[in-house]
Parts: sequence; C-alpha cells; structure tokens
Amino acid sequence: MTDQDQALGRQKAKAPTIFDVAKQAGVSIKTVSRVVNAEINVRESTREKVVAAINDLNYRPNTAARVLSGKRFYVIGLIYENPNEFSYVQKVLNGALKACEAGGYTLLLLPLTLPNPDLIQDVRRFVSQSRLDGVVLPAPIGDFISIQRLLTDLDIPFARISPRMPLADELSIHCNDEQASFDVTQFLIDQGHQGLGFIKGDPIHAATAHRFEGYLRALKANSIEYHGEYVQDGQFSFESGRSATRALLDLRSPPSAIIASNDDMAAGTIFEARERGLRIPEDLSVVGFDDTPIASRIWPPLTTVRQPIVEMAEALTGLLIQKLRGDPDDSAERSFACHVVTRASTGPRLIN
Amino acid sequence: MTDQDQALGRQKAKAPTIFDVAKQAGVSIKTVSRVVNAEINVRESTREKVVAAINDLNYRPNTAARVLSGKRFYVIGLIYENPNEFSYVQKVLNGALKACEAGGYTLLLLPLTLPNPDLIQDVRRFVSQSRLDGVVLPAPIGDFISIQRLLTDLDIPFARISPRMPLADELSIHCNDEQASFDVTQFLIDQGHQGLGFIKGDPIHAATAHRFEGYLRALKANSIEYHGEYVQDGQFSFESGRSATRALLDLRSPPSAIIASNDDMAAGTIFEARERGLRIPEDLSVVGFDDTPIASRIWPPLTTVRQPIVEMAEALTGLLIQKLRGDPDDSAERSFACHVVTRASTGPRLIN
DNA sequence: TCTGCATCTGACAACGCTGTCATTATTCCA
DNA sequence: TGGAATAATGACAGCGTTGTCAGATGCAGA
Repeated sequence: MTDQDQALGRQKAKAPTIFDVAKQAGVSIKTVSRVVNAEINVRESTREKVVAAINDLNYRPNTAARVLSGKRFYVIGLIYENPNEFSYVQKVLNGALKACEAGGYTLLLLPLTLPNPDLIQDVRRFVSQSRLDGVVLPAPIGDFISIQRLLTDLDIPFARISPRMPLADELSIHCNDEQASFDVTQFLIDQGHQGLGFIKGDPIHAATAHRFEGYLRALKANSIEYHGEYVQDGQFSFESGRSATRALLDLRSPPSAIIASNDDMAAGTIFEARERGLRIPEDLSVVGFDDTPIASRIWPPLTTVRQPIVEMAEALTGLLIQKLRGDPDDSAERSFACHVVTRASTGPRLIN
Repeated sequence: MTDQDQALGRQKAKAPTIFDVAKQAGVSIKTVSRVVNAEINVRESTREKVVAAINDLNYRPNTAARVLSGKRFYVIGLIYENPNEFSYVQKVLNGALKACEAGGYTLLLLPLTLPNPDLIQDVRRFVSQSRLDGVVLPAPIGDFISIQRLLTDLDIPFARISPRMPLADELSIHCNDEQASFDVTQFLIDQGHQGLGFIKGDPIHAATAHRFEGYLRALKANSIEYHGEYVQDGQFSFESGRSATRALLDLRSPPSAIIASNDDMAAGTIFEARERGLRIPEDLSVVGFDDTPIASRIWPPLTTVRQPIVEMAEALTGLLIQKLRGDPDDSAERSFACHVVTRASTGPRLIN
C-alpha cells in the first residue's frame, strides 16, 4: 500500500484498469490494449506515452477480463506422469514455470498415475475445465497417441519433450541421448573395459531405444563384439536394475562395467553388487543416466549423464507460447547436448 | 472451426452459459447463480429444477466471468522452497492439488530459491499478479515472519504446514515429530544401543528442534546419560550429514548408532561410514527421517520415519478452501502421526 | 379476508478487457 | 496539389458471472 493510498483513507488499493492508463496517457482504451498486446499500427510516440503511463501506474491487465473478452485463456497445462522419483518432473516443472512467468502465462498441472484406464477422460476434463490454450507433454506422456489425438481434435496445440517420433510441423525438443550414450560407453572403453553390460530402460520411453543405440554404436566403433547376454531389460526402476544386475553378474564371464539407462537402475546395480561383496569401481564400474539427486547421494557417487532438462522445458514452453501468440517461429535451438558427469563409480579396468 | 464444420452446421460446441440453464429451468439467471453458489433462500422445488437443468446441460460456471464479476478468484497459491531434494515438495504438491481439484480451485506455484534478497517482492508480485484467494505455506516458508506479515497486510488467508509456532486462530497442521523421534530412538535403545549419535537438521525448520527433543526424552526415559559430543549440527544436506558423521566417528568412543534428522544426512552418514570401512548395521546402525526416495535406494536401505505429508497437505488445503468459502470450521484432525519404517540400516548392537 | 413480515425471485448494472467497425490522420503518387 | 490508399485511433458492444435492490410471493395471525 502506497503513501497515497494511506492519505486517501487507506482504501484497499484497487488495481489500476485500462481506463486509468488510457486517461493518463490521453488515448482511448483500445490504444492501450493495442500497446499491451504488441499489436501493429500504433505510432511510436503514442506507444511511448502509453508505456510510460503503464509503468507509472504499475498497470497489469486483468487476466479474467482478458479471458472473458477474448478467446484466449493465457493458461498452459503440464500433463505428467507422477512418479516416485520426481526429479525429472521437477526440472520440467521449473523450466515450464519460468517460461510461463516470462510470457505472462499461468501453468496448470495434471499429474497422472499410470496405468490409468480413465486417462483420456481425465485429460479431457482437465483441458476443457481448465480452459487451456496449450499443453506441454513431457516423456512419456507425449508418446500417448490417444492424448495427441484428443488434443488435435480439440484443436489445442501441444509441445512435446523428447518425443519418440517427432510429428511433422510439431513443437518438440530433445537432447541427443544416442550421442550421450555413445560418449559414456566410449568413456568406459577408454578406461579399458571390454565387457560392457547394458541395462535397458522402460520401452515406453523413447530414450530407452536411443540409449541402447548409442551403446551399440560405441561397441561397433571400437570393434568390440556384441554379446546379447550383456544386455538386459529394465523398467527404469530400482528393483529392475537390481534384477538385471543379478542376471549380468551371474554370467559365466560377467561384465567389468555396467551401463544402466537411468540412475535409479544404477542404484539398483550398486545395491546388488554390494550384496555380493563386490567393490566399486575396483570390481565393477557403474554408470547411470540423468544425474538425479540420488546419483550424488549413494556410495560411491555415480558417474552419469546429465541432460539440461530445465533449459529444454523452458525453451519448449517458450516456443509454445510464441506459437499461441501467433509470433513468427524464431527457430530456436531444438536439440540440446547432454554431457557425462564423472564421479567415483567408474574407474579403470583392473586386470586380475 | 473448419469449413466443413460450418457447412454441417456443426458449430464448435459452445459451453452452455447461465442463460441456457435459466431458460431450461424456467427461472432467472440470478436464481441459477444462487443454486450454483449454494446460497440460501431458494425454494427446494426451484433448486431441483435448476439442478436438473445444470446436469442436463452439463453446465460449468465460467471461472473468468466469476472472477471478473465477484471478488473471489478461486485460486490458491503454493509457495515453496525449491530444493534439490524435491520429495517433500512433491508430496505437498500432490496433496494440495487433490484438495484444490475437489474444491474447484486452481493451484498456482511459486518456487523460491533461498536465500533470496527479493523474497518479499517476489511473493507480493505473485500474490497480487495471480490474484490469489489464499496461500498454502509448507515448512520452512511458513516460518518467514515477513511473508506472514505481507499476507496479513494484504488480507490474504494462509495455511501453514508444520509451523514452528502456531498462531492463534490460524490454519495449520503438523505431525508429531517429537514423538516420532522418541519412537525411533527407543527403537534403537531396544536393540541394545546406548551410544546414540544425533545429527540435528537446519534450525530454520521447526522439525529440527522437535526431533531433538524426542531424542532427549527417550534418553531420559531410559536413564541414558546425555553426552553433548554425541550431538552434531547439520543442515539437512548430504554433505552436512557426512561431516557431522566424521566428527561422531572420530570420537574416542564413537556411537554405535546414529540418528540423522533427515534421510539426506543419513545418506551422508552411510557414505562416510563406508569410506571408513564400517559395516552397516553390524558396526553402525543408521536411521533417517522422512522416507524420501533415497531411503529405499541406498545400500543398505534406510530405517526412517515416514510422515503422511500428502494427507497433511490435502487436509490443510481443504481447510483453507473451507475458510475461503466461509463454511463453518469442521475442526478436522490437525495432527497426524508419523511412524517408523524399519529397513536394513539398523540392527542389534553387537558386543565386541 | 386482510395486513405485515419473512421468504423468494428477478432486472439490471457492473467487472475490465478485446473484437469489430467506423472515423480520422497521414502518406504516397500522379 | 488532389485524391486514393494506408496507417492510426476511437466508440461501443459484448464476454458470463455476481451484487444490489426492487418486486413478487407465501404465510401467520388478527
């Protein structure tokens, strides 16, 4: 509350409206509206007057009135799987929130628990009840055809993070999982490892395939023979990492390094290895993916691959907002690089 | 809308308005409004007609119009510290989201990075720009006097989770940290431990003091002498847990069990113990607090204390919504119980 | 049956903005 | 320099709801 308010008897400060700005700038409300919405056909000198008045009064357009009057809602939805390990979603959330704030949009959340028989109904209710302009779909939600179709039918633009299969002319963003996987595999090979175990992730995630391909490419590039038994399926869960590791370590000649397709599974690998009394990294090198909080909190801390998820989500949400605004596509960078974070869970292969 | 739609007369289904309902029920829009808002002075027979029409048309009031017209916004804000370890916030988020959905409110997020010199300005902007009716403040944000004062000045009701010091007549909810800490300490004593190390949390959290008090009470109840050097300060971080553990294990006669005030610090304890070649739980029992994802992902999995945060946040948000609605206070349960989750990081004291 | 009061109901003006369309100012070219 | 084309601006009607206040209705008691 300002001094002025107090002088006026401490009325609860009523927010200034478009009329106040128009009056102060000496123009019509429509012109103010034009300036606020960055429309064309406003003389530069007029614009300046209006902007000055806006700043002077600290005017913010009333969202409810905009919504009621126009056909836009200034709301973006984020539909995500609500997992136990939340760090991916947290990052997406932070990035999307940042872009929304910058763009004057509001972010609404729909956490989904999978599997969900009422998936489509839930999404439909969310979208129509919350009156969304657009939707951000992180993996793996973005790969649900039924959701894509629903949003297309409702004519609601969406943008996807790391989609399995980018659609023509769609908004999406990804990081180079394949290359990252190649890099981390090469890193292990450089340390002298030849027996390289690999634990795949949940096939529902596109990253699962990409990471596996990077592994294969690295083997090939180094002329290392591919052994099918060195590759195990997992579901990105701690437990699945454990049992996959069990299988790998039970092999006649077990690998000297294991690449798990995410940190949770890598934690499972370490867990299982310790149960067997193996030393890490002396007896077994382990790497994960994603650099989740657990990676730096287990013993030994995990060598892993970090994706710039926050930045990716922010960029993608920004692109979506641009599209909603009808701005020209500024063709921002849509591919981000991952990089290997080296910690103590990996080491050179010891010849015994 | 496509040309085809127009040709077919398939207008994009416009949502029914209060006028449509009024017409179908044969009453005025004001009466419909009364029914929708559960106001008094509507004849039962009239109400039934209106309700039937509402259901028939599947009418939902337009939030923007309500907001524009009335003085309520149907929006609740959640202001939280945006930490690395997100599981607490995740749970709060899930609970608040659930209550908001049930109550027809929208939840808006304000993540805060601490320390933040512009804290108050950020909060003020959030609150006024987003036009909030009420705010949920999880720990430790709820204990910032400046935020409390701001909200009080702006006349915006707030509700706090686990406040250090409940204010008279405020909405808050907590779980019995002191008792939980007593229980887990007693659990260790029952296993034969006498030398009980304790790592305090960040003093900014009220839980820190409560947990310490429970520890003290358990010592007293079992006539175990209190040793000041067995108590170390921490900040709830993995690193602080490590260094506190270092100090404890460097003691002439180190404790046989360590109680860390959260899981992250307990992870630090385990990390440090392993670096020294100690076996857990044979050489050292470790317990944490909060049952975060890491608790079940480290080796060995952590005995810890689980708080029903989701339920607490849901209940509290529900209470806040009730208050905003002007409903009578139904005096729902405001105190929740924690319980010990026993895993492999604790065991009986081995006499050597 | 009528009066007076409590109970219901409805007409209509906000709320603050954007879309439409009319009007006015400016620019450009013959 | 005039006239057409174009750019800039403004008047005003909604958008769907709630608040206000006036008016209608119902009911008890005389």
